[in-house]
Amino acid sequence: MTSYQRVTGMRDVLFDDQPYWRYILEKIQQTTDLFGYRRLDTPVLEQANLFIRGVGEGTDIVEKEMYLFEDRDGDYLALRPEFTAGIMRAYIENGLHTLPPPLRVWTTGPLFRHERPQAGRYRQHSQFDIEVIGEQDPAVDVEVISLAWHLFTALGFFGLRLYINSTGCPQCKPAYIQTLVDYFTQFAGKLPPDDQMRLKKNPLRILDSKEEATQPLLEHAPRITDHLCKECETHFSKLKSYLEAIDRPYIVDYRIVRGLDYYTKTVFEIKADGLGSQDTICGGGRYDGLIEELGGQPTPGIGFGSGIERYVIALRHLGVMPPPEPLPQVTVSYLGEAAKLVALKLAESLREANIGAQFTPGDRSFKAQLKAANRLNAKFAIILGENEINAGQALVRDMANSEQTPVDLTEVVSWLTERL
RNA sequence: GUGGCUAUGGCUCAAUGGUAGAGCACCUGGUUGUGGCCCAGGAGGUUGUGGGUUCGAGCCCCACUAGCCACCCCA
Repeated sequence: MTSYQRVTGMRDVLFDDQPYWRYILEKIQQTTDLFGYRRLDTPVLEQANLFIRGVGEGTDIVEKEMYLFEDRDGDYLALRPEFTAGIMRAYIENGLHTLPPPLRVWTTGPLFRHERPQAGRYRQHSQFDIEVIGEQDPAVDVEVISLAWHLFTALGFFGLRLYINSTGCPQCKPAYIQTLVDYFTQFAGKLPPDDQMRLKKNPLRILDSKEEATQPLLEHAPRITDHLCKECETHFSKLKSYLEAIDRPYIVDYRIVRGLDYYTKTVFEIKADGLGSQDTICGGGRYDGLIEELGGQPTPGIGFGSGIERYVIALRHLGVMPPPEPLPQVTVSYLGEAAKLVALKLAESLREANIGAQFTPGDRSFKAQLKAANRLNAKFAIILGENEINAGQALVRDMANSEQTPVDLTEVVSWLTERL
């Protein structure tokens, strides 16, 4: 065995996966262009306090999942576990509030969370992320969901489900949590240990519980949608009517409780098949208090993160094939040192003419070199031996029908251009 | 952080406690300079690591590490 191996939860993206990544990135670009979102990239490293403050001290991400370290200057840094806090930092730091609102941005790149890996979950993963900053109209909530849906449709997804909920706001959420605690406290004896913990630590999580004993209790548990304040109630009902206006089917799921502290009002998830138990490919919501929390002016915002590794898994499951990678259609083979020099030069000329060409190195037999052409699935193999060099020609072999045509060296580029 | 399963050539996997194998991939030959199919040959392993039991361990036991799956939680 090799002495070095991947760090736990990290993956190599090998050739079979790359066509998916290329395809996905291309569709992301097209979709964000279509909706008028602009790319904004932030560093992988931020001050750890940004996330502690932004994501929330009690969250799992901050409490037990962040990659933290002190750098050589003694600064306390974190590998970003999510995008939103960094983008809000960039928004504030670069004075982006001076741009005409709402600001629509997207980004992509690696995120890091020290979790236990499993299907569809890695310690380094990539997300496609969208943020709309500076607008509280539920119409942008719908726009963001629509953008996600558009992308998934363009990628060839089917069978996706959209779940929405409202998580309230600082006006109504605390009272609801109290109602919930009161409700479950009367059944505290019936709750499994995990849910007793949740009741104390994070009561909203009970809604999400998969414990069997808890399920019957959940049916009559108070729902946040019955306890929203006027403003949140209006926002949620408009969200639903706007979704209906664009014919986007949704499921109201009062159990959606997102794990980050900053969410207010709208939260949503999109789920796909084929992913095992980690089946959410897109999750997000509104964070109207976050920018102020991070030191900016009170500014509403909404966004989502969407796991690209999960796209690849789910697309495979659905049988969606990405376009194959474009490979060189020509190989250049030679026999003998004199021919090698000519071959090197010819391969160079072909590429200069924008014809994909691969030199077959190693002074191997023509047999081996043509084998390489075959493996590459090349359309043409150019053969340069002593005879060809003496005649100032190249032998161009059509790999499909094995026909070989002598072509003057000076004509090879134009000959191929006509036929590719 | 918890639990279950797993770990043998590059990959996928065999091997009643008794000489580590196959398929695929790779290289060479079968053609003085010609791919795919076929045939022949070759290279590639201290069986994840460290201990233990045994005359003898890939196989049994323990620990560690890693992977997979699930919980927690999330994308």
